[in-house]
Amino acid sequence: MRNRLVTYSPEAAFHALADPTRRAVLDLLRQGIQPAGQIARAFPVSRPAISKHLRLLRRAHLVQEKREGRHRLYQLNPEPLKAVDSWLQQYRVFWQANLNSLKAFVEAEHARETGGVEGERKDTAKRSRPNE
Amino acid sequence: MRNRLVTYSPEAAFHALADPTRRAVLDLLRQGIQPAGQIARAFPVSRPAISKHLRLLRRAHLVQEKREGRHRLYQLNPEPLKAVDSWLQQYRVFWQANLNSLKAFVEAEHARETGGVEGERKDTAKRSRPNE
DNA sequence: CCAATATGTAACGCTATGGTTACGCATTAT
DNA sequence: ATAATGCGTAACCATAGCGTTACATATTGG
Repeated sequence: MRNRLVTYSPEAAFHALADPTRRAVLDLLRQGIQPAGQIARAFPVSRPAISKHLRLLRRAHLVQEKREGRHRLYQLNPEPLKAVDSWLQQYRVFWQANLNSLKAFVEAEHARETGGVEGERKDTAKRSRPNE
Repeated sequence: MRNRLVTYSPEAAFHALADPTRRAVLDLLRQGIQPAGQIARAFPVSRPAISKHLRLLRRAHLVQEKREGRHRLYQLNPEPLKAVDSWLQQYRVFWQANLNSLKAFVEAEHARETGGVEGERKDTAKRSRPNE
């Protein structure tokens, strides 16, 4: 049952990607298959810590383990990321709309302010509180 | 510095998206701007719980709050998702390559297992342990 | 067979999370 | 004014996470 075309739910993937170290591990694996120890050495945390991240990534099917001698080689498996991608898909239309409407807005703003500086206000305007 | 074309780091977004309720809130907001209470009523958890999720989403800039009378209207802001999208971008090539190289890899694997060459046994191989 | 190497797991400890209830504060309705 | 409505925050709780230090297990080298 190798390449079964399973469709992963985004749940596990989103959860796995929440940790920056895990994302970095995946980024590292984009360079190619690597043994656990080598992966661990690339990070400032202990090996067991990486081992646990790898376990989680394994369970999320984001990496695949292959044993070779006393080594455990880890390979990236991008499949689950497709689920993330398709979740995101529903939002692309929004930031595209944004590029338009926002662009229009910005241009209008600019026109309005031509002489002015723009620096500030307008929108966010209100509060002194940053975001919150 | 209003609509500064800031580029959000994926950090906050990935963190915010890790929770299924928060993703659902965003999904809900795709339908349009809504007051906090109405959002809360769409979920099985208490209103304060949603209030906290909204605060987090706000800080991640994934939603924008607008006060109107005694209501707090929430609007989706897809911008930070672009950071997620571009992180993902680096992986797209993999799941495309996958259709090819992975297939090759899998086939090679299969061949290796059937013909069973190579001295090592791998055997033990594939484990009885499901994924783990 | 024994030491060294490569890893995963168990047991802890501390902080972060997500949920709950109680409460405080505007805004709107009577 | 007073009550009702809409929300956010504080204070708590229980659990999930992530890191650390032993420790157990499998593989390779002498």
